Amino acid sequence: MLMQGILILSAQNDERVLRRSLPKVLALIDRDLYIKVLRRSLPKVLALIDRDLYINLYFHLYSRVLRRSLPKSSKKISAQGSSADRYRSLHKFIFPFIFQSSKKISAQGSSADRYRLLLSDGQLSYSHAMLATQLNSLMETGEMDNLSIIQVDKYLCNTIQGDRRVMILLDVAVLSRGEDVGQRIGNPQQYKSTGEQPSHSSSNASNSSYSVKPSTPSTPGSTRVHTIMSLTPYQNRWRIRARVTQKSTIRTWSNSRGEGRLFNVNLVDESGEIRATGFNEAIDKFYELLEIYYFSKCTLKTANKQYSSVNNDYEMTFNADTIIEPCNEDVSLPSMTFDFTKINELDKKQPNAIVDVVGVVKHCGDVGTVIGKASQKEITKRDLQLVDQSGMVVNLTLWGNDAQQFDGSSCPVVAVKGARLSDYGGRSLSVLASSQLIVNPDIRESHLLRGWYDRDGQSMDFQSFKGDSMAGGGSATNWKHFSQVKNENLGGGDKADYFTSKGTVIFLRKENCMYQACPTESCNKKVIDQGNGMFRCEKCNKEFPNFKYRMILSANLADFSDNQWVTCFQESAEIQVRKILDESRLKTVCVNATPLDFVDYGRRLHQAITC
DNA sequence: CCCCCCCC
Repeated sequence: MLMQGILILSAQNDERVLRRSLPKVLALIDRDLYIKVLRRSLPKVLALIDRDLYINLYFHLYSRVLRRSLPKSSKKISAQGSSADRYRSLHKFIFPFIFQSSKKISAQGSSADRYRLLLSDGQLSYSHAMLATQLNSLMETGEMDNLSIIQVDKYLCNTIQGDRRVMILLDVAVLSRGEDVGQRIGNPQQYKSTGEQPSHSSSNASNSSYSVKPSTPSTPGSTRVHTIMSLTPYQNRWRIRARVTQKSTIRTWSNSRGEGRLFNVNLVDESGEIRATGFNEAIDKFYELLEIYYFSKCTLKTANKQYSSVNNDYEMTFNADTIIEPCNEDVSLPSMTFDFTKINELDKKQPNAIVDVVGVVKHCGDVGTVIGKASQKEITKRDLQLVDQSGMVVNLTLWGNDAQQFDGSSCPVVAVKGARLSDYGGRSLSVLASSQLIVNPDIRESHLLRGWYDRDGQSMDFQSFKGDSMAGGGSATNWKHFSQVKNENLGGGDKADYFTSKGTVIFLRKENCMYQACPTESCNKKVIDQGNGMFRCEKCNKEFPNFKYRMILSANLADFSDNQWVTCFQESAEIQVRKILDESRLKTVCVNATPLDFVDYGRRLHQAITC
């Protein structure tokens, strides 16, 4: 229940407001931002709202323009309202309202709490006003309380359901706390906009960077509800009813084509999903609103799948004609849609693809930090090992808050919509800012995984992806005879080639089969004995008092076609052939040797002679 | 009109 209260500014208060707001206005001008030039009663403000174009309330004044057009602007202002003092009215960049009472609208799902406000100018009141969520703290700390006199520095307004106008206060200054005001001012009557059609053509300035959009009645693009999947760039009268399943933060960009701000949302209905973007003014206009449902008159264009996991060939952009209206009907819309790729099929996707994955967190790494190459900033990260019924494991990296807050102690199921696939280590995954990470989602795949893991999965061995051409779980690939290795010039390219051979060890060089290696884990570089008890590693650029012995074994292997010298290091993981500079001899490194599977090899030989 | 998302 909203309460009635409050007041109008006295002349005395006016002066106070003036002193306060001028530096702020000047600061805004410096930043080339829209500034408000209106001081209006509620009906006037509401009447001025041309459809949902709150922008009409702002003069886009740059400092140069301001200097040039002071008298002109002030004239325009006064033409709208009290024309007593033109010059003064321009300088009163204030927008005084009385905030009478509030109603907290509790958070639903992922959305934040919201405060609905009853505003009054002392004569009229208006209840369709909301506090932008980023200003919630004003209410929570009591800084802004009922009966407060507030100065609205920035707001937006949208027309909903015909001609009802909802104001969203984006920036307010509390001039007097309600506690000090103590009582309702005046006897405000509820403001009704019915029948009021403001005339703008005569009331708005048209100097330089500011232009007036003619008033048009608020009508949706179409009253019929279309489905998201039916939208194409080739139709223009449509209206969808959708749930906002994801809203990005507001980002800025700057490149050769310009700079600006933008945000993205994902919209979903029963037919499918689509991503939409709002730039610059559309942010002020829509960002706060986007928990609600009807969308029309957006621009549709072909989606760039490289940057989105949203399953739609098109994307939308919010433009000046776009209408977004609340949906008060009780409709059930899907809250999230996935198109999961099984872990063992990640190598069928292109590196850098955006994928949806779900798996059990078999291992949860500790939080660590890395220094970003580009930003040179410290970034928090955490690696998870994700497994599924395919018997494969993949690394999933979380960043920042996701990394810090993640609790993997119960081996939870994790679903990620829109993770980035990388070819690091064969295949790995990274959670992006645009990804949605859901722990133990209430979906079928999640329940199946839970059952499988608790019953079988937890005691299974999992295959991991292997780097480069060893994809396919590290099984033997690219079988070659030693003569083929030479004839096909394997290792002759810039990158290492990988092959598998069956051979017999015909010679092992026992000399120098051990070397002194850097003690740093996974370095293994040969150290230089400094002669003073210290050992220097050129790779780590560090001296150590110790080293570790490692094996380096030269072997000559032969098959029926030829023989091949290979170097075997301590760890056995893969086989590579690398060309050494301008030598024509190939350096062959063997780090994996397995007993021969005679059945498999016999089958292979049989196949070789039959085809 | 963005599309960066980090490290091995």
